[in-house]
Amino acid sequence: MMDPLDITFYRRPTLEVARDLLGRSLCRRLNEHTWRGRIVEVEAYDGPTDRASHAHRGRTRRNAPMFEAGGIAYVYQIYGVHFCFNVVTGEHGWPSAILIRATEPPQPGRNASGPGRLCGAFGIDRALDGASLVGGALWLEAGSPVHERETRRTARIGVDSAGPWARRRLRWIVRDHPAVSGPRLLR
DNA sequence: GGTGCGATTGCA
DNA sequence: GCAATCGCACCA
Repeated sequence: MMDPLDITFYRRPTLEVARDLLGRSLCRRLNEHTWRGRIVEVEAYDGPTDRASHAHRGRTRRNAPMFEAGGIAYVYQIYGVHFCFNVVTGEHGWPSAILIRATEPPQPGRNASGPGRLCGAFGIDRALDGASLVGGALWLEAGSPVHERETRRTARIGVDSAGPWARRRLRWIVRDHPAVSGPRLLR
């Protein structure tokens, strides 16, 4: 069995970590069972000036984990219905995180395409907000590398109101992978 | 204490 | 095309 990625993986510049997340295994231990899914789609939210980021208006109760040092989870609820899972990156005081939008199915028939479905498939909810990604029930493993030419960068999904920040290419996907979510144009 | 809305999804 | 559904950010 592979070792979890250690804390130094997360405490690097956010965009560097984002690209490096493609192909890694998201791992979740639940009831004596470990589920694994290979990450194929991520989005970076880096720093206080990013108008699409929850941290844009400063620190609040909800986004507090984004301000911590890298290596913990930031989980929030959206539309009162779904959860979204982020990997916190960088140094303490610099608000940044990477939204994990899709993995390959953690088991046959289990859909993890899209941030809400992914959390459903892996049993991720509010209880994991702020949880360590090293030594707990949720972690990453090395997985299988993705070659640069098999990746693609696009604009982020669902952030149209963020002005110029909406157009920045801060979404990384595995090119032509069936598990990638979002509009066809952005695949 | 009241109000408006969202880094989404599933169904009409 | 739109409702679901609620925590929370923001204003009073």
